[in-house]
Amino acid sequence: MSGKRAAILDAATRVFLEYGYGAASMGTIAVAAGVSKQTVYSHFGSKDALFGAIVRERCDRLLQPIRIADDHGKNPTAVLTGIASRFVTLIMNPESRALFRAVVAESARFPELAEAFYRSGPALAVDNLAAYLGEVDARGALKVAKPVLSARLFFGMLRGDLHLRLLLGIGPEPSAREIDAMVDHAVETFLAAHRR
Amino acid sequence: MSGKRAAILDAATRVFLEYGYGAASMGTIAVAAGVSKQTVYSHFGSKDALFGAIVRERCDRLLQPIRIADDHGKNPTAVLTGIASRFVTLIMNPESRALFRAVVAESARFPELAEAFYRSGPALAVDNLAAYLGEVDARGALKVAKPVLSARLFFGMLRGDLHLRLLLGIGPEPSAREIDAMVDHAVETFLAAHRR
DNA sequence: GTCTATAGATCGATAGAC
DNA sequence: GTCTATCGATCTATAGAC
Repeated sequence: MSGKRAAILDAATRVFLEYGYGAASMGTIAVAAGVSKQTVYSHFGSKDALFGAIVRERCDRLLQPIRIADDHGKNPTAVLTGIASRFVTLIMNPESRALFRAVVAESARFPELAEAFYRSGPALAVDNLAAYLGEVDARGALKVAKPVLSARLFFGMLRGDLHLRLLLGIGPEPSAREIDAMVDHAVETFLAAHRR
Repeated sequence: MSGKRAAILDAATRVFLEYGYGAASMGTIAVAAGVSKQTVYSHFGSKDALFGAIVRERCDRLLQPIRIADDHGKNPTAVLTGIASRFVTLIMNPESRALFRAVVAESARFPELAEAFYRSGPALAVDNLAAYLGEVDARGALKVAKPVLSARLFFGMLRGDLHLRLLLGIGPEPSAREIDAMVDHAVETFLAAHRR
C-alpha cells in the first residue's frame, strides 16, 4: 500500500472541490499529487470513479458531527441550541460548502452520489431530531404534533438565508456573533411555536 | 434584427440549464438553435457572455412573481399563506431549479451572476416580507421584534428540506397536497411564534 | 507500479468565401 | 450576417518501456 494513493485522494479532493468536476482535469490532479497521470488511472480507473471516491469519503468525514448522539437529559432549549450550533457550524464550513456545491452541480450526472450525500447527512439529522422531538412531546415538555415536519422546519430555519448566501459566495463571512444571533432566534421561534 | 438571435438564446437556455456551463458546448447550442457556430459567436462573442446573457434574462423572468406587491389588506394568515405559496411554487419550478443549480455551480467562476441572482430574487423577497412584518407589528396584529431575521427564517422554513431534495434530484416530485401541508405547517409555526 | 509519450476526441474561437 | 472549414489547445484514457 503506497502513500501515493493517499496523496492522489488528497490532491483530487482539493482540485475537485475547488474547480468542480468538469473544470478539474486528471492532469492537474496528477501534478498536485506529485505522480504521473497513469498512476492516477492505475489506482482509480477513471475520472468518474475518482470523483465518486472522494465525494463518498468526504461525506463520511464531514457529516459525522451531526450523527453523534445527543445528551437528551438536558432541557429542550439547551439540546436544541446544541444541535443547531453543530449543524450551522457544519454547513458554514468551507469544505462542506465546496462539497455541497460539487454534489449539487453534478447531481444530474451522478444521482447516486447525491443520494448518498443526502442519506449520510440531512436525512440522518432530520431523523435524529424528529426522534428527539417525539420524545419531548411524549414527556410533555413541548407540544410537537408532527415531529418530522417540525424537524425539517427547524433545519430549514437554520440553513435559511445564510446558507444561500454562502453557497452563492456572496458577501463577507458572517461573524460568530451573527451566527449565534441567528441560532438563538431560530431556537426561540421554534420553542415559542411549540410551547405547551 | 433576425429571429436567429432569439433562437440562439432559447437553445442556449435549454442546453446550459440541462448540462451546466462546463458540459454545454457552443457546438451543441448552435445545432440546437439551427445555426452555425460562427453565428452564435457573431451574436454573443463568447461562451461566457452567452451564459451571462441567458442567466440574467432567466433571473428577470423567473423571479418576477415574488416581486409583485402584496395585498396587505387581508389578515396576516392569508397574506403569509399567499406569499408562501407563490414562493414555494417558484422554487419548485423545474426551470428555477435548473437555473439555481447552474448559478451555484458556477458562482466561483461568475461571482457577479451569483450576486445578480441573489439580488433579483431572494434579497427582494426578504425585503418585501420584512417590510410587511414591520407593518403588522406596528399595527399590533403580530409581534415581530426583528422583521429581517423573521423574514429570513420564514423563507428558510419554506425552502427547508424540500428544496434540498429537489436540488439534489432525490425522490419523487412532491404532490400538491404535500406542498400545501408544508406551507400550512410553516405558516402555523411562524404565526404561533409571533402571536401577540 | 510508475514513468514518458501519445492516441483520439472535443472544445472554444477564428479565417475566409459568399 | 451566415456559412463551411479548420486551427490550436486541452482533455480522458491508453500503450509500452523500465
